[in-house]
Amino acid sequence: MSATAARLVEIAREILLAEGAAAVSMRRVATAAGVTPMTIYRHFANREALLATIADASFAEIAERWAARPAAADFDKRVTELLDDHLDFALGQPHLYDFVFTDPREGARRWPDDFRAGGSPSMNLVADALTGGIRQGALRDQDVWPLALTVAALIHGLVQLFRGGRIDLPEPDFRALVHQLVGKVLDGNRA
Amino acid sequence: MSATAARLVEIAREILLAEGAAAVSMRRVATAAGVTPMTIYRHFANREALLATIADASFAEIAERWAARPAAADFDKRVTELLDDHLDFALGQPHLYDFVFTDPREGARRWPDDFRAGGSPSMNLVADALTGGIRQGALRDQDVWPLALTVAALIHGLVQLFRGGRIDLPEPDFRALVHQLVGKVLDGNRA
DNA sequence: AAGGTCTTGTCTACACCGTAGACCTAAGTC
DNA sequence: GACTTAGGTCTACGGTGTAGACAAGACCTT
Repeated sequence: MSATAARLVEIAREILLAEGAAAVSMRRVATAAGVTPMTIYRHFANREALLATIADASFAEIAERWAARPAAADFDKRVTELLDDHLDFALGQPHLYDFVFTDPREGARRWPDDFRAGGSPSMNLVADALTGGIRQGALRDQDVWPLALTVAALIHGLVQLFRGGRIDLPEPDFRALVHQLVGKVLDGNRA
Repeated sequence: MSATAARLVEIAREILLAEGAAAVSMRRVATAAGVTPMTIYRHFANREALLATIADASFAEIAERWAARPAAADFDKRVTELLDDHLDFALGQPHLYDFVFTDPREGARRWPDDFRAGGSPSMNLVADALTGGIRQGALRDQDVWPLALTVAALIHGLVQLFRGGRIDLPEPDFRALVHQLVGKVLDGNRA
C-alpha cells in the first residue's frame, strides 16, 4: 500500500471514528488529504473498498490488542476481562464498532466452519476462555463453540440495543447489566 | 393522516420491504405515487419522518399479529411459538426487520422502565411466557425481565449475525440453531 | 356572495454525493 | 529514444435531500 493510500485510509478512519461511516464521503476524504476526489480511485476501486480497508485494519488492530493483553488464569476473572475489553471497544468507539460488527463485510468469518477452525481472532479468545473454564472445573464439559456463539451474540445484541437507544441506562450501569446477564448465562453452565 | 399521506407511506413501505431503507428515496416514492418529490414534504417533515412512520406502523402491525395468535399453554410449546413468530418476521421480511429493530428510533421503548411498565408489546409476550413458565414450575422463580432481555438480546444478536453473513447456514439450520441456543439458556433457568 | 385563510400541490434551484472517462505528467524500463 | 506504467487532475453525468417561492382549490366566516 502506497504512502498516499495509507494517508487516505487514516483520514477516512478518523472521520469514521468521529462521525460514523455515513460521514465518510470521497470528496471529504480527498479534501482533507489535499487531493482530488478521483485520486482516491487510483488507490481504491470505490468507496466500499476504501471502507473495507478501514474495517480490516481496525479489526486486525483490535484483535491484536485483545490478544496481547496477558490473560488472567482464573475463569471468572478472565470472563470479566474479555467483557471489559469488548465493552471498551463497543462504547469507546461506537461508530467503528457499528461499522466493523454490524455491516456485512466481505472477509468476515463465518459460523460454524471458520470459527471452529480458529479463524476468528476475537471468537478464539472467548472459546479459549470457556475451554479454560471447563478445564478448571468451573463449567460443565461441553462443546465450547455453541456457548461461545451464545455469549458473543448476547453481548452483540445487548450492545446493539444500547446503541439503538433501547436501553436507557448510564454507561456504567449498562456495563454492569451486561456483566450480570452474561454471568447468568454462564451460571447455567456451571459444573 | 390524509389519504395521500397514507398512499405515500404504503409505497415507501413496499420499496423498503423489497430493497431496504436505503432504496427509499423521496424522488422514487414521489414518482411511484405520481406526484412531485416536494409533495411528500407537505405530509412529512423529511425523509426520516417518513421512514419513522413506516417503522411505527410496521411495528404496531407485527405486535398486533403476534398478540392475536392464541398462545399455547405449555411453556416449551409457547417458547417455540414465540421464537418461530420472531424468526418468521426476521427472515421473511429482513429489510423491515433490520429497519425496525436496528435503527435508532424515536418512540422505541426503553429498558428497564418502559418494559417493566408493559409498554413493549413484543417484550410483553416474552415476559408473559416466562411468567407462565415459572407458574408451571418449569422455570426457577425469578424476576422475569432480566431473563426476557437476555433472550431478546440473544435472538437479536443471532439474527444480526445471520443477516450480516456471519452465520453460514441454510435458513432452516439457522432456525434450529436459534431454538437450540435459546433452549440452552432457558435450561440454565429450569426449576 | 365575498373575502380571507389553510391545505396541498408544483416548480425551480442549491448543495451535495459517487464515479466514469479522457487527459496529463513523471518515473522507470527495454 | 521509445514505451509502459503509476499517480494525479479535470470535467461531466446522474443521482440525492430539501429550501423557498408560488399557485390553485377547499373551507370557513362575515
